[in-house]
Amino acid sequence: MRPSLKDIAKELNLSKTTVSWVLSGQARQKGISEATANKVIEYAVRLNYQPNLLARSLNTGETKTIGLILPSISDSFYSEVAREIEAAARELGYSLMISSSESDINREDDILRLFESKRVDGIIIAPTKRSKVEIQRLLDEAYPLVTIDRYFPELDVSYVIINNRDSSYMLTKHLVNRGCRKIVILTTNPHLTTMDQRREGFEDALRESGVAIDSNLYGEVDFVGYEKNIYNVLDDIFKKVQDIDGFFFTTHILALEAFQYFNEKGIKAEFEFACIHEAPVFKILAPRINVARMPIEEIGKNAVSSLIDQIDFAKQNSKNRRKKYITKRFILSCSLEFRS
Amino acid sequence: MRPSLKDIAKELNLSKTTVSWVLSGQARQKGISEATANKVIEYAVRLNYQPNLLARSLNTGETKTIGLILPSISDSFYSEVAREIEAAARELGYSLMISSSESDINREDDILRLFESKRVDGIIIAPTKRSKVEIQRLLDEAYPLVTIDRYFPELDVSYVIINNRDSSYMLTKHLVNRGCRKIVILTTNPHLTTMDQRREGFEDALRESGVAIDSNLYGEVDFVGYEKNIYNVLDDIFKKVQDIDGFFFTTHILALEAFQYFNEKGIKAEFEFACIHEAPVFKILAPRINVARMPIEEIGKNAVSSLIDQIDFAKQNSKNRRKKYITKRFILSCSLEFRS
DNA sequence: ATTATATACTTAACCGATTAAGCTAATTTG
DNA sequence: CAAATTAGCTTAATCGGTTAAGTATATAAT
Repeated sequence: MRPSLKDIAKELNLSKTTVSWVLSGQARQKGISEATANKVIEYAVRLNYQPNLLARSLNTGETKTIGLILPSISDSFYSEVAREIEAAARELGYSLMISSSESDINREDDILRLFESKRVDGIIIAPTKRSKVEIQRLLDEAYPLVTIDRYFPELDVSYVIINNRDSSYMLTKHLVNRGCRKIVILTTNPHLTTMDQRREGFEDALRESGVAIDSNLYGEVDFVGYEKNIYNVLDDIFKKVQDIDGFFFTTHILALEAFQYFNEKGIKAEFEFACIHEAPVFKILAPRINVARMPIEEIGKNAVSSLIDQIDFAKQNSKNRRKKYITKRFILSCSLEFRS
Repeated sequence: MRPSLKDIAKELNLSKTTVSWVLSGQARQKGISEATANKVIEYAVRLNYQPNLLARSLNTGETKTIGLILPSISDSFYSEVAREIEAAARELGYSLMISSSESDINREDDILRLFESKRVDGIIIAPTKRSKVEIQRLLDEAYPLVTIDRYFPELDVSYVIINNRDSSYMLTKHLVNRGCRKIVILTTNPHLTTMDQRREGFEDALRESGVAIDSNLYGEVDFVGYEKNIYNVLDDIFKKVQDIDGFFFTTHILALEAFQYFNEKGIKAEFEFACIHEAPVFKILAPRINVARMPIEEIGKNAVSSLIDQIDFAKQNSKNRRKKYITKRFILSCSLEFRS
């Protein structure tokens, strides 16, 4: 059997308390003699003692674990975010439980409950549409929570998002300055406000530049099964509108799919491109595409530090139920790269 | 405060045992009256009671959690594997703790110890080079463990890998049949046996076809910082060898980087391509590339079921230290797609 | 010599579940 | 009618740590 504190204590004729103090580095502070401390450490090493963190957590009320819920782990954007979150969390002594909601509200709710039951110290979530049921409950319980990439305007939750409107606005302005008058804009299914904001920035820029907003140039692609859907959407747009001169992709996936479409249909026209977020292959596929580069590392770091801020607050005020945490909202800037 | 079993028991003038039995669905079996059971359930729902899984795990000895260690979460191959593993694990009632070793042996060892301390029920790992220290310890402790993508030929561990040699062999044969005589082969830093096997299959095919093996055509790219390294490697090869007619990429990243290199250097020659694993953009960048498609879903499913098989075995034989688990080795076939 | 202060520990409760064993009152059996 | 069974619970130990409060011995201060 795996050795426990008790085993060490028994063998050395000491109390569990003494052993616990030594192994948690409080020997000096608690006035344990160096001789005893050494004996304990030596024996623990010899046994390869590893504390049962479940037991510790049960007692201390903290698991040093963060729950992360993403719509899809394999999506390149989210997997990069996951990577940054994991790195930032580890830096601060936290592990990651990760789960993918597949944009399914019920699944998301299940995961939230499960994570809560597992007593993760806090949850970072890129939420799915408009569930809010469990989210609201967690908020009521003052459970540490941060949303990323998307947020709920009507809920008092901390979040980390990017400046969707402004980035879109500036990319679009650039396209217009480059002479575009008929810019196709593609979005995925509206993800809360994210896609709305991006479209808003796009339209603001057009309006301000006196370019007509043509709803025929707007295409909404189903996020699930987008691989096929985008073909119909683009077919449709090309049928309805002539002399298209630019494309605004509200996310990298749409750009990649569109490039594939162009390739397959043999469309060689020289469009101006702009895209929110970037994929490495853009360099080859469309070297002159203008992008708003997502500050992925910052998203991860801010999400983690914001969450841990809440966790620490909750720890401090575990008795004091009166005080309410002041939520933090991070709206990070994308770095724009104009290449055309 | 969050309600516990005790709170429910106290309120309803019952014992914790009764409440526990009811809430774990054993009411009937343990002979609890329906009236009592209903009272308990009703009150539990009203309080939104959520069992503390830490406490349960401490008692039962199982956390229903699997630890997953990958060299990099953001790499598209590993993130897809992670996705499949998560899905398969959830299907069977397990959650995922995930951590990225960044191909750093010490980090890997740290994570292994941490996961063990957190008492995950088992670990799936794509191991880094040749650490084995902690791995060996886990094996000695009969800790459920499965390696994926890579394996240790000299250790008795269950693993899930692909048929690296055969896939390479057949891809290479195809290139030779298409007339290639000077095929460049690129590998990343040797990852245990994986890259060796792929190179072996490549060379076997050449030998068998009477094509000379020219070490000048072999390039090894540093996995860390490969973005720059590959340029030097390719420059070198192109300098040393004329009339190259084919490329064998031992992993998709190398192909993507090479395409970028060609693009930047303006190399337009019509090479034959083959690659282990595939990226979606291949369709555009090199529609005629021949690939061995990784059975990612199968890798995930087999890794999880193989691990849970071990977990169940360990549960059964927790007293019976004599019996040893018979390790399972999965060598999955890639589906080959010849497009040239 | 007496009290105060350190030193170096130990005792026992607790975190929140699970579970083997035991108990009581009602009902059935012989 | 006594004995055995059953229904419907309860008691208390346990998992493996943490931690407040207590104790015994040695040393220092008054």
